Amino acid sequence: MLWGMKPVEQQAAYGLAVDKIKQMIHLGLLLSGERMPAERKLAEQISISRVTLREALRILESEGYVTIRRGAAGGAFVVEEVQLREMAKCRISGDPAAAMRVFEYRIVAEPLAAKLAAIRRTPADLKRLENTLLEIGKASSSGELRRGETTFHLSIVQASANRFLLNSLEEALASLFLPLPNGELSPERAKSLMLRERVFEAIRDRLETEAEQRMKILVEVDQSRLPERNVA
Amino acid sequence: MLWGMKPVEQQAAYGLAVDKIKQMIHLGLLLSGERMPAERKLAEQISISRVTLREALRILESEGYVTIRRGAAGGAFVVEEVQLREMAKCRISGDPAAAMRVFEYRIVAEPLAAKLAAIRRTPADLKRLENTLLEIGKASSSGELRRGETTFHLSIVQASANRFLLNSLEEALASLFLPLPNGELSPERAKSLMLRERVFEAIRDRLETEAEQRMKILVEVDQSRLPERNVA
DNA sequence: CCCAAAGGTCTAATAATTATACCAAAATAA
DNA sequence: TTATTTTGGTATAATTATTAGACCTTTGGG
Repeated sequence: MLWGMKPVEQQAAYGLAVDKIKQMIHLGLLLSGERMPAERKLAEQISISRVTLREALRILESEGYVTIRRGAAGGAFVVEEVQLREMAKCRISGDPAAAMRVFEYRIVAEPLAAKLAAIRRTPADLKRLENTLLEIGKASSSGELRRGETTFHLSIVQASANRFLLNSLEEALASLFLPLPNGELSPERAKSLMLRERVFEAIRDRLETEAEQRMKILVEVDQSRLPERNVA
Repeated sequence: MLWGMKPVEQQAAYGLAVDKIKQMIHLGLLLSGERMPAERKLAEQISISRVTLREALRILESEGYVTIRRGAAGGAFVVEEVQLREMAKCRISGDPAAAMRVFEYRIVAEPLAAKLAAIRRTPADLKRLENTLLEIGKASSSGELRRGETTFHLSIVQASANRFLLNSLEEALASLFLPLPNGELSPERAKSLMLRERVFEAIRDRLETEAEQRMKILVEVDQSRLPERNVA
């Protein structure tokens, strides 16, 4: 045969840790200003040594994702929103086609996930989804809103119980690292909540086709808001 | 936040090599009886040391994927088809739902890939696709047919230029490690060729919608042949 | 002012990977 | 048959990444 096997690339443990933490920030699960667990605790949680974790934190610091403060009440803090915005804008201008790639994928993958979720969701899945809706309802900042939305989408993929969808959508959602919107919070939140509640109800009532269609609308709305965000 | 970060799992280089080679076999790109390149050459090609590669080969040998012979004209050979069949049956019976998961994903992902390929395909992409069709036409065994088909599908995903599709479909296709069919070759081959030529023409002529629909039919046909294969 | 909680530093041990040389088997050509 | 070449098999030493643990330094709050 043609023997075109690409090189095996073993990733360093610190590099994997960097990627994981970056992904949390890109997904909006780690918010600006939040403090991460103390080095000793976090290292244990993610099963790497403290030294290795510190290497990762150095990199995140040097790339401008976190600032590290010493002393009691110190630790690694996600940088302020202004700085994240700046970085997000940079990433977008570096690859303007990236967002299109994400949405052309989401628009078929997420409706499928919703349809499968309607078929396979367990009571635990429903509970988790309900909680994300509560989180969205209570959100008092665009960061919190974003976090609730992401959790909602990831919970649906998880409920779909299809690992191909789970892996790829996690990556797709994370690679869409957009600046948070500036506008008024409450109309945004109300609309987000309404659309997602409709998806939730379809999944709860096992209405496959409804779930699929409503999710498609949801992703389309998400996409239509794109131009508002990546302008200066 | 909830601080549920999953452990970082650094994979050993030999493990990555094992996975890569297994994937080639599962995809049908490495055929039964084929000899892999000599250790020294292969190690260099995939950028790991010979010692590490040998660890990988030991594992593949112990799991029954390859047999290793010494001396001139020796090397690592993919085991015979009977044995691969046995292993494939084992994998299927170990997780009967796996094939369903693969097809429920393929049936939306591959039509999307075909549609995007129709939009973005370059002359080089077309050339590559044409070659896979020739390969299918010349196939003189079910192994060779399978190899051509896999190459065709992967080439389309590559032409779609969407990394989410590429990563996940590669994994999905590889995880569908089915025993090769036993029946007559030439009707199989003729049908396979006809269906894929239709997809190719749509991509060549930039007919997005046609490409999408024809690929959907192709995957459905693939799926409909499933029951013939995983019986004894 | 002290102390607990955090990051910062150092050292030694372990494990994975690499580079290199050399040995042993087996097919093939002289 | 015999020599040669091509292959896998083995051994050793160096390097690097990762870990474990002890200890120092900073800093905010009681």
